[in-house]
Amino acid sequence: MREMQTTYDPKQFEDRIYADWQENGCFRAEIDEGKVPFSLMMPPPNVTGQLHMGHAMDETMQDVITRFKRMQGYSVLWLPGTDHASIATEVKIVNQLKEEGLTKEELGREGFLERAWAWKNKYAGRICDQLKKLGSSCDWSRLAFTMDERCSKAVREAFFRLYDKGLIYRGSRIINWCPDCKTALSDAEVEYSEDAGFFWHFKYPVDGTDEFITIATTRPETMLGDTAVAVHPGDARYSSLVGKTLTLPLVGRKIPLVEDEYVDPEFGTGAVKITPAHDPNDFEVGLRHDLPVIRVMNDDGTMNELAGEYAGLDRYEARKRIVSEMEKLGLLVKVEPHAHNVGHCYRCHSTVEPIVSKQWFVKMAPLAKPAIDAVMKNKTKFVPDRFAKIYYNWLENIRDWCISRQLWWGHRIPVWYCGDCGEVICSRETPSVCPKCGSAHLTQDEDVLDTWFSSALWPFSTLGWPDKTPEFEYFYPTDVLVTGYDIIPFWVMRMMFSGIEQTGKVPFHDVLIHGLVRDEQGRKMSKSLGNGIDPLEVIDKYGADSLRLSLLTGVAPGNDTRFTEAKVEAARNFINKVWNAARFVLMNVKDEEVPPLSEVRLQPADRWIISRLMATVREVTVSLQKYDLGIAADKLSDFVWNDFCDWYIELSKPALYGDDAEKRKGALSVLLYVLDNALRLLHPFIPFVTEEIYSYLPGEHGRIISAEFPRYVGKLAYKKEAKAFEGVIGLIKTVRAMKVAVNCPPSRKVHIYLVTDCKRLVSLNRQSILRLAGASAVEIAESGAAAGNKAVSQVCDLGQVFIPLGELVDLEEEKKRLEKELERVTGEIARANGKLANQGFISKAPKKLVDDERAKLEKFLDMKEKIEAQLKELEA
RNA sequence: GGGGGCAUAGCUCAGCUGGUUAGAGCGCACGCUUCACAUGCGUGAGGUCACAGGUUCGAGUCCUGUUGUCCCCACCA
Repeated sequence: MREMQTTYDPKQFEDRIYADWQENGCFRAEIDEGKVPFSLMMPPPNVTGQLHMGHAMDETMQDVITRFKRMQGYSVLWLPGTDHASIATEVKIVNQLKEEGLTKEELGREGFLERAWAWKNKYAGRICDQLKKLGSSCDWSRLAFTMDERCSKAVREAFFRLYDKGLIYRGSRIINWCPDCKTALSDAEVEYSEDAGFFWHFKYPVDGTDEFITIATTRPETMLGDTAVAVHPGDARYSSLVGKTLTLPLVGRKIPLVEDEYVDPEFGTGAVKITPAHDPNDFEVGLRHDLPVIRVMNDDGTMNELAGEYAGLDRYEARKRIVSEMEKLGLLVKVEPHAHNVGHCYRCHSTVEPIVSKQWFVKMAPLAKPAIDAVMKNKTKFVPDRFAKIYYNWLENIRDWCISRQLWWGHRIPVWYCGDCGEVICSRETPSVCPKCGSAHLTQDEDVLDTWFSSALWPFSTLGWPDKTPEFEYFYPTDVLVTGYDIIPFWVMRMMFSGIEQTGKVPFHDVLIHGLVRDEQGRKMSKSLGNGIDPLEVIDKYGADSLRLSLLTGVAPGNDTRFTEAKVEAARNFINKVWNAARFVLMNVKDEEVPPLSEVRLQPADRWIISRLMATVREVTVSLQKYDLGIAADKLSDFVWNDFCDWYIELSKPALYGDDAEKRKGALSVLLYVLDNALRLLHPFIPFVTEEIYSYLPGEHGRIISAEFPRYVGKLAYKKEAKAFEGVIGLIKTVRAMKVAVNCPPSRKVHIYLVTDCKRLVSLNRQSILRLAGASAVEIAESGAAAGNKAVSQVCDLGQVFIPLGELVDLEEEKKRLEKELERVTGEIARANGKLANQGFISKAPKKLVDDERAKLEKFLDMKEKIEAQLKELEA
């Protein structure tokens, strides 16, 4: 038999074991009609960089679920993949080019895409390597990428269908424009932050009078595009001027003064400049009053030719000049500091400009409704369910989705324009001639789709949809989606309505939402703060198992968690404990033939640990089914460390080292049985070390990854026996505490006198009691008198313990201890009495609770009596 | 303005559908070279479960309000 190394060293085996799993197809999902399918899709990490701690947690949770279900006998598909991350990747590559002194225009579309694919290949590979380091047991044979052939086909199909139904349209509307990325953004891609700015008050002259109207703006440069000034209807201050014309300063354009409900008369001057081309609200006002839309800014944030003499200037430079020009003209009334929310590009953080622009949109109202209903009707459930509210909140207030992006890296919009007749052609296949006029002068739309358009199809595009592939039929809809609450609006929601619309089914039944991994001080981990911790470095230092466990313990679904090295250390210590417990068992087994559990005569302690094991099997299974991974890990660690290591292993030593061969075999059998089960329970959480230890277990067996998850066996529950045995544990704890209380050194063995009804239990466990309690003898006595007239005593569940007072015993300490105990017991009696005196409790509470309370009261009354007697004894 | 989270031991957090004496890890105190493990073992100290009401026989748990704190959305130009 091979021997385990004395120290737990994950570096010795983690990579080796992963390679072995992979080579032997342990992750492969088979279409097996004899099994129940279980599937989940990995949220595809962006190919922009590497995995961070948030990914590590997300992947670990998925892997735990995957391994658990696989061991339970499901045919599990965990499908891995990466996302092309259109805008984010393009930004990275543009930056890379910049460093080389290049622009994407110089490179051209094709050249740029070549670079992009090279980038993708490099980073997707790196991400996969990281996933492997973590132990992710996903099916690599089905690795997907949002821009691979399968997914691209699905994108075209989905676009075509939506277009065909009239749910995709092209129109000029106000969108969020990033002047640095030079693309449109969806509403969800804009981040708002409170920035310090100014409020400039300008006077616009009213034609035919000497009067002025004062407006206030935070973006003076947009005044060049003003096509009206609006006031609230019936605002007395301006009623005489309504219908009059104003002259827009600097430009000289004649613009009307209109009335519109949108204006808040309480705010500012009650008069608002209206710039339909550069503000979403103004755009709406413009529509109502049929105002011209004059766009004065270029795509790169400079002013355009309609800005007159300001053309070509950067937006901020133009702002400066306009303000100073207005001041020169005496039209600047005042400047106030003004903090306001400014939108920023979620990728490059530049200030976005609301700009009117011709873009493609998805009509959301008809899609949102069924997506809301599906969750209402529980076809898809959020865990925890409070996130359903956030989901509803989004969908109920949703606006049409801008899906076109002025980028190159992504799915090109499958629309062609005929150069001759102007026909717009949307098609699954690339058309060669115009279906209307037969012209071959077709040009494809230059834009690409929002990255999330393809991500939205992920649960089925990866399975070959729209084709009815066997895997689509077998694995779709998926069972669970695991992701963070921060991308509910970006992704979860869009998968929901896309899945329902395209396949007629919800894409997943459960959505397990987790929180963010924060740093030690509770701050978000971010590049700008430099407080991010690289999961790989942690793995390098502590091993993947420790990292995984640390990311799961003490974490509740949906809640943020803090990452601390101390947690990783705690996890490492636990794994080390497991390692050593296994080593202990195996070093005792050596090459001995150990009988199976069924052939062994079980001792009380054996039944107790098996009972505890069964309770743990049940708790862990239930918790995992409810996705309470943190609780499952907690229960397991409690069982392994406290019950198995601290108690059972110690309890087994007398049998192991004694000369009763049958007892020794029995103990070995139980140790192996419990170890084997514990390893299998632990495997989803700490896959590497459990696989490694498993390989040392005697007998013929395969890998633990393919082993069966332990099942609850009713006849091994031994509830009564286990409860009785708790008395022995209580006795040992009592004796230990008594010794400490009277300053008796642990090494000094004491003679115990025990008044008890459980004589058989005591005699069966005599050796364990002696060993664990540090006693020289356990003597069953009729009364405390046997211990002599001066003895310390304590009541426990098994009876009353007496230890004769030796010279080492501190009498005062003992009195103090007894008095404290008396106080506690008196308190308990008062509490129980109070409860039992309550008629309501007696009549309405379940009978069992009332009985329990009575029993408790009796026990405490008995204890009180004995403590008082003991105190009297010591006084004497 | 709308929505949501959190508030439990010195620290980080668990506590499911209300029911034993409210738990864990870390930290702290005291004591241990006990032949798997000092990444360890034993014993202990430490909590009016934010505050005020309410429902109930019974509330950390349910309801209402208050305070503090964090997040998301909307946005007054």
